[in-house]
Amino acid sequence: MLSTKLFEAGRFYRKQCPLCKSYFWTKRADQVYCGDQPCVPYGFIGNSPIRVAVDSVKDLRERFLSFFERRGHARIKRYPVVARWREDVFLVGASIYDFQPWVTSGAVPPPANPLTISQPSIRLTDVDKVGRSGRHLTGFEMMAHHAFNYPDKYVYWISETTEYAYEFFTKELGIPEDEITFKESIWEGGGNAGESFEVLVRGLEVATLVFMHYEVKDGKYVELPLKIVDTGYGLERIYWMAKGSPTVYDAVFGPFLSAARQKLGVPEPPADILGKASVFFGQMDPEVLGLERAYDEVAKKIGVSPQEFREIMRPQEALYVLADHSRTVSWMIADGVIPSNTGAGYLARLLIRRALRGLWLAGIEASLVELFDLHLKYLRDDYPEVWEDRDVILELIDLEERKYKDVLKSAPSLVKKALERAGGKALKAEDLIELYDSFGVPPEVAREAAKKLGAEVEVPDDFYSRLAARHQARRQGEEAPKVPVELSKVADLPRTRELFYEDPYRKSARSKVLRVIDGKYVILDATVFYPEGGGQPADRGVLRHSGGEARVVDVQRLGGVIVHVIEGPPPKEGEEVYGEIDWDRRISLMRMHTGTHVLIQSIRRVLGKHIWQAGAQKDIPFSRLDVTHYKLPTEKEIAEIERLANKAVMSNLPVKALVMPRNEAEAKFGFIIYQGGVVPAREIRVLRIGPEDDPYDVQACGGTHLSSTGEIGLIKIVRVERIADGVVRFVFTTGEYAVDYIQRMEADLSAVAKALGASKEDVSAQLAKHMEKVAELERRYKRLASSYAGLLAESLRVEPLPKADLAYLELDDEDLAKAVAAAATGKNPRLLLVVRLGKRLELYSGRQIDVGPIAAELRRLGFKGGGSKTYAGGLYEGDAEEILKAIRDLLG
RNA sequence: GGGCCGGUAGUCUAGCGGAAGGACGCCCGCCUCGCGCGCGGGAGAUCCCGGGUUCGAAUCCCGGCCGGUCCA
Repeated sequence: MLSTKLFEAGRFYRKQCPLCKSYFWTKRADQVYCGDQPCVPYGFIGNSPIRVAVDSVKDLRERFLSFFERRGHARIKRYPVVARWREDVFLVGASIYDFQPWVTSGAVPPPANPLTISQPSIRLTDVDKVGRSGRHLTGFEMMAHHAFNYPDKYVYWISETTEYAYEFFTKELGIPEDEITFKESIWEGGGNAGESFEVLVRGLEVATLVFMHYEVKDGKYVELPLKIVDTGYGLERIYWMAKGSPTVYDAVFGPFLSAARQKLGVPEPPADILGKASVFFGQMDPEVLGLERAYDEVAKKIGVSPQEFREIMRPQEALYVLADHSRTVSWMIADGVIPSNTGAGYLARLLIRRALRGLWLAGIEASLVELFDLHLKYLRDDYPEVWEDRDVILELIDLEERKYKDVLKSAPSLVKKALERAGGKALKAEDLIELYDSFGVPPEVAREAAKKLGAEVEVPDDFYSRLAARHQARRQGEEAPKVPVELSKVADLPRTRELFYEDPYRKSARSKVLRVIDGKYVILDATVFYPEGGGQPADRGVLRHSGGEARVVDVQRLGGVIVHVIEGPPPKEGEEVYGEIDWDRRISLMRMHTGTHVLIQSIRRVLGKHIWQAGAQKDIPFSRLDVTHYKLPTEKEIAEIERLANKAVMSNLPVKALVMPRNEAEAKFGFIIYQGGVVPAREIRVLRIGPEDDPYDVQACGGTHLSSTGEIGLIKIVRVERIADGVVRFVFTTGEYAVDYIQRMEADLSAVAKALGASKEDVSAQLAKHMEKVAELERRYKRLASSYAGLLAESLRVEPLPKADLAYLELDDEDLAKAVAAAATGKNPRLLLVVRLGKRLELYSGRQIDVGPIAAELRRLGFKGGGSKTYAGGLYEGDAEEILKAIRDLLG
C-alpha cells in the first residue's frame, strides 16, 4: 500500500478495481473502476473537466512551469531530443533521461534541485498505434518536476509530490477534486525502479508520479542511496483533455490539420464518428487483437460498415500520422540527426517513410516537403529553434522523399529479376532478404510487385530476425580487448599519473615500474606515453632500464592504469626507468588532433549547424574526420572550409584544456561539446580553441593538444567522400605532412606540364588544346579512312564462284578492314572477303553467305579462330594462297 | 568496416565471348503558307581505368577508381 498525507487528511478511499485488480485512491465513495484504459471509457470527449481557459499548448506549458516555479522549483531549459550524453539510447524518451546516468547514479549533482522542465521526448515503441489509437504520439512533451534526495540533503518525497500534482490539477486547471484518481503501480526503467501513482482523470492518464529509489540488479531491487522524484505530465494529453476534442491529434495539431485538409481536398471527418472511434480504440488492445481486427470491431460498435469506416478513417489517419511524424522528425533534424541507414538517422528515415506510406495508402497525392513546410509554420511559435533549421529540414525531406520514390519505382524491375532468378512462380525468404539487404525494397512492397507479376510471395513472420541472423556472424570478434591483460591483475595499483596532460610537450620522464605482466606489459607510476583514445593513436617510444632498452609498441588504458606494451627486454619491477616518446610522431599527432577540432568547426560554419562529428581517426600521414551531412560538399564549399580552417591557423588562436564539472560545461557551452562521444565522468576535460570571450571551438576531449593553432602549420583537405548515407568523410593532413602532400602534387603537375611542354600555370589550358587537337585528328583520320575504305571496296578484284563471290585483300589496320568489309558486303550480299592482317586472317561475308562452315574447314588447315555467321577472325601463319584454294574448292 | 548492384554517344538504356544497337536530344532534307506532327538521312562512344585468360573481351577473371544501396 502506498499512502500519503494527502489521502489521509483529504479523506480518500482506497479501492481495488474489479477489472484490472489495481488499487487506487479516490474521493468518490461510489467509484468502482480504477479510471484507466481499458477499465473505463474516455469521459472528456466533447465535455472537458478542465474549468480554466487554456488557449494553447504554449499557454498550458507556461501554466505548469510557472506553477512549480512559484513553489520553489528552478525552471530548466529543455534538453536536445538526441541523447548525446548517453551511449545506451539514441533519443530522449522522458525528462529523467536528461539526468541519467550521471545524476541518478549520484556522480554528478543536478543542474538545480528541485527543478521543473518540459522535455520534448520521442518514443517509437507504439509507432504502429500512432494515428489510429487517438492518443499515441511518437513525439510529445513531458512536463515534469524532479527532486533529488541525497542522504545528507532532503528536498521532498511522496507527500509533497502528490500534493503538488493534486493542487496543479484541481486549483491550477480547475478539475473537480472528486474527478482525480491515484492508481498505485510500480515503475521500472533505465535500470531503476520505484513505486508510483498514475494520475487519472475520466479514463485518461494525465500524469505519472514515480518515487525512484531502487536499482534493478539481477532482477532484484536494491535500495539506492538517492531517492528521486520522477514525474511526467503529458502536455499533449492534458491539452487534449482541455479541448475535449475527438483525438489528441485534433487538439494539438488542429490548425495544421485544417490547413492540410484544405490543401489536399480531404473532407473534415464527422466529429461524432471520430469521437466514438477514439473512445473504442482507447479501450482496445490492438497488440493482442491485430490492427485490422480492431478496425472491424470498432466499426461494429459505432454501427457503420467496416468498409465505410475505413474510407472515413484512412485519410484521417494518414493526416494524423503526418502531423505527429513531421513534428518528431523536425525535432530530430533540428537537433542534428540526418536521416540515414544507421542509428538515430534510421529512426528518422523510418518515420519519414511511414508518413509517405500512409499518404500513399490513403490515396493522397501530395508533396511531403510542402506538408512539412506547412507544419513548420505552425510549429514556429512553440519551437523557434526548429524553425531556424527550416531550410535544412526541407532539403532533407525532399531528398528522402525522392529516395523513397526511387526505391518504389525500381521495385518492380528488381522483383522481376529476382523472380526470374528464382524460377518464376514464387519468391523465397532468401530472395526477399536479398531484395531488402541489397536494394532496400521492403518485403511488403516486394510482395505487391510480385503479385502484379502473378507470383505468390509470403513474408515470413520472422523476416527481420532472419535478417539480423544473416549479419550476426560478422559482428562477432569485434570486441577483442586491446590488451590481453585481465583487469584484476592491475586492480590493486594506484591510478597512473598522466604526465601527458600535465604538459603535452614533455618528451620523457623517469618513473618507477609498478608491475610487469608476462614480460610484455609494463605499468609505471607516471607516464608521458599517451594511451590510445578519442581517435588519437597511442604513442610509441622506448623504455630504458638497467637491463637495456625496450621498444614501446602500444599503450592502452586499463581501468585506472596505463599499460605499455613492449618489445625487447622487460624492466624489473620496482626499478626506475627512463621513458621517452617518439616525439616527431607525437607532435604530428597533436597537429592532427588540434587540426581536427579546427576543421570540424570550419565545416560547421560553412555547411551548417547540423554538422556533428560521426567519427574521427588521427593518424599520419593522413587523418580522417567523418561528419553528418546529407550530400557531398561542392568543390567551392570544400575550398571555403579549407580557407576558413587555415585562417584559424594563421590567427594563432590559443588552445586551452579546462577541467570543469559536467553541468557547468554543458550549461556554458551546450551539448555541442559532445562531438567525440560520451565522456563518463563528473569532471570533464574541455578543450577550448580561441579566446575565452569568443572561442572558435569548444569540445569535450581527452587528447593531447598544441598550445596554439599556429603550430598546426597548415591544414590541407586531401579528399572528401561519402562513406554512408548522411556521413561525409574528410581526409586531411597537417604540418609537414601537408607540405609533403602539396609537394608531391606539385611534382606530378610539373611532370604533366613537362610532357605537355607547357608551364605549370598553363597546364589545363594546354591540355584542353591537346585534347581538342587529338579529337580533330581523329575526326580527320576517320573521314580519310572511310573514303579510303570506300575506294578499296570499289577496287576489289572480285572472283565469281558458283556459291559466292570471293575477294582477297592485304591490310595492316583492323579498323580499316572492317570499314572496307562493311562497304563491300553491304553492296554485294554474296561477297566473301578474305583479309590478311599480318599473322591474322579475317573473313567477312555478305548476308547471303554463312561463314561458319568455311571457318570450320579452314581450322583443319591450321587456322585458329572462329566467329559469327558473317565474320570469322583468328590466327593463321601459313600461306594465304592455300586458304584461298580451299575456299575455292568449298564454294566451287 | 562488410555485402550486393551498377559505370556503353549530351541524357536514358539494350547487348553480357565473335563486324557496338535503340530511344530522347542535336544537325540536314522531304512534307507544310509557317509551326508542330510525320517521313528520310546524318553527326555524335578511349564500351570507367589497369592487368590477366582467349585466335578474339564492352562481355569472363583479378586489382583500382567512381556512383548507388543495404547491413554494422
